[in-house]
Amino acid sequence: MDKRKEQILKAIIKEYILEAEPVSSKTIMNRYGLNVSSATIRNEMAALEELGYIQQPHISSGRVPAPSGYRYYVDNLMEEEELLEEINLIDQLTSNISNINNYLKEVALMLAGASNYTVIVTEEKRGEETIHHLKLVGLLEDKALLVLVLSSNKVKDYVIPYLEKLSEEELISLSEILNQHLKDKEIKYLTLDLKNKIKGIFPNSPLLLEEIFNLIEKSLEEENNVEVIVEGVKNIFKLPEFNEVKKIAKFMETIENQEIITGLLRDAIGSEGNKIGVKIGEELGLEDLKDFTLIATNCSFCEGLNGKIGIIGPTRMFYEKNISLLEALLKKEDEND
Amino acid sequence: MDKRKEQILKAIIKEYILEAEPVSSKTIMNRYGLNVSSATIRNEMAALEELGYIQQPHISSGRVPAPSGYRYYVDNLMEEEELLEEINLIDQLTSNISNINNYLKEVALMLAGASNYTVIVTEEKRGEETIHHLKLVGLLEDKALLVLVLSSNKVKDYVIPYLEKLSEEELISLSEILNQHLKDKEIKYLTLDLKNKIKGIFPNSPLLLEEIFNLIEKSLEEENNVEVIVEGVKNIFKLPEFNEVKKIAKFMETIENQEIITGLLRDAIGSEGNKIGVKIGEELGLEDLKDFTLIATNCSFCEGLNGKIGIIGPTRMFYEKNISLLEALLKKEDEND
DNA sequence: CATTAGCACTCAAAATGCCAAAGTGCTAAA
DNA sequence: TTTAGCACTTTGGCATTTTGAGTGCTAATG
Repeated sequence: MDKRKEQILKAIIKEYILEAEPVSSKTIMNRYGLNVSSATIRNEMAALEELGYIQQPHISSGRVPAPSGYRYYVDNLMEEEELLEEINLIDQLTSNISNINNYLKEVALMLAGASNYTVIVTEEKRGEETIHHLKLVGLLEDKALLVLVLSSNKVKDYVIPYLEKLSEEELISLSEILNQHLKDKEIKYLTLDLKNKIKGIFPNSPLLLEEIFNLIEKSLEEENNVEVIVEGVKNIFKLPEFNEVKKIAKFMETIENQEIITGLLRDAIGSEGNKIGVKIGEELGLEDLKDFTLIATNCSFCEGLNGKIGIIGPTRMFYEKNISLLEALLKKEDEND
Repeated sequence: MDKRKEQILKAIIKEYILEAEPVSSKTIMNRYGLNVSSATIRNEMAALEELGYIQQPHISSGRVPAPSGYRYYVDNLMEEEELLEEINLIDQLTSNISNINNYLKEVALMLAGASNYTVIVTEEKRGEETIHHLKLVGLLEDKALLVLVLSSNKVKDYVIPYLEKLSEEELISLSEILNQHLKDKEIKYLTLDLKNKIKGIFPNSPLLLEEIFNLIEKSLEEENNVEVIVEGVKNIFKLPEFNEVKKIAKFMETIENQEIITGLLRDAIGSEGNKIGVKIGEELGLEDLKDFTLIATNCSFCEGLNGKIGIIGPTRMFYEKNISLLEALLKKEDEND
């Protein structure tokens, strides 16, 4: 790979990313100031094809980047991109985290808008979640609200009917008793013994307590599952390569499968920790995604809230911009630590 | 419109809803036991076309229902449909409302699954929301959680930094003071005077109080906006009439516009209150939705939570089934009152 | 010896023509 | 009033032709 070959490969990839059409030798001569004739470029293109970096859809057509061409581009040819506007957006978002439950979703929405591709996020399974605080609030004559603050700072709430009527004072004392016994305990310690003990302390409300135990177990179990967020699916509709409903349906089918998403993000980020992973086409290991690229990284802004976040688009993707986007996010994260 | 014309119109519409292809006189003769020849059916079809109920895509093709044909069908020819499975689903869902924040979303998901079309829901602007209960919870050394229970039963929560350090006891007493002064007050009563009064009572935490006031105002303002939920968009991909990416993109564009959604639901339900509205094609008043039908109704299961809910699909829609679905929902609602 | 002009060649996509199948309308007979 | 039968129309599929973009190769050039 001499200098000129690299220039031509870079030109082909840049042009193809922009236009989504096979690139001809003439186009490169006209638009990328190489100061050689189209014939020379053709010779170089033949060599690049020999090396496996580009392909011809058919014998008399222009060239298209091959998977290994994109890989070479990302590893060796790509330049950093400055993103002023987008960094502004990230700053705004991260300096103003008020509702933790929605935070990752907001980040996903912002990135989907900024990238114009699809953004996938998983929220980490965070081992054994516990109840950090519990409170019963009387709502109306026949209903109360159970508020659970979990160890991850998330808040969950459930409306429960008064299975047995309680006064406001009784509610408060019940809250206190529950807090005493359940605070910071992992779910496995919510044993039948403990339940019975609490029922013994508060013998007038066995049904209500049963319901509360159920909801606590439900909520902790829920939280020990990975949550998946997908935003900006419709962005890919505008791309010329998705000109068939079938392709769109297939993509949406894939992207809705939570196990696939978590697997993709895990593999793309790998064990490298705080770096940005780029998986191109077949590197993703899924036939249905062979024409997609995933750019992904870990993400952990506030304590107790860790996730993986990725931008997925066609292999013909604006690599510089999207890598820079995630880099900006990572940088912000470092600052906040 | 004599009896036989009605039979034939009904047959054409039923057949077209099933097959999405122009219906020929021969098909009707074979599949709908009318005991007349195809020639006779052809004569009747010519008459129905004269009346504007059906159309020919081209001169030698079968017939397709015209908008007024669907209208006549819905008003005069349609039969009720029994839905055993689906009613089961509705029962399950409505008898087990635990998380109010997500309730309407769950209903939407269920209906999207049952109908195989797209479901749109708006949550009603509910006039002046108030704080029903407020609580500050210490989380970690430098952060607290503000939990707001609103008059609509919704729970909102925000993480706030300790702008001034507070002990656990101070937090509790601050919660109490705020509750005393803010409980059941509309946002307009959260005046500068009141704010200063509270700051006077708790002079050590002016910054923290300012932040709390901001969040209360933000959350009440948010709640006075209409929330829009859309589920099951991808269902329409499978329909043969959406065989072009353009059509899908246009539909998604329309369906993402919250103002359009609220307008559609408002107009479809009209002022009739507890009835089911059906708007067919051009009746929706939007060029982009001229090939869609919206079936909609009001929805108010639990106190403080009102919404409008609609099923949107192609004009070639299973009218009976979807109307029955919403009727089942309404019936359940009556029982719960 | 690298570069390039020029030309023959290839292939995809668009345009054209043709034919069968599906379906209608109309006429004349039952 | 109904219907059998037939002429007529249109669509959609298929094969064929045309066009144009783009290449590879050869021979000439500095």
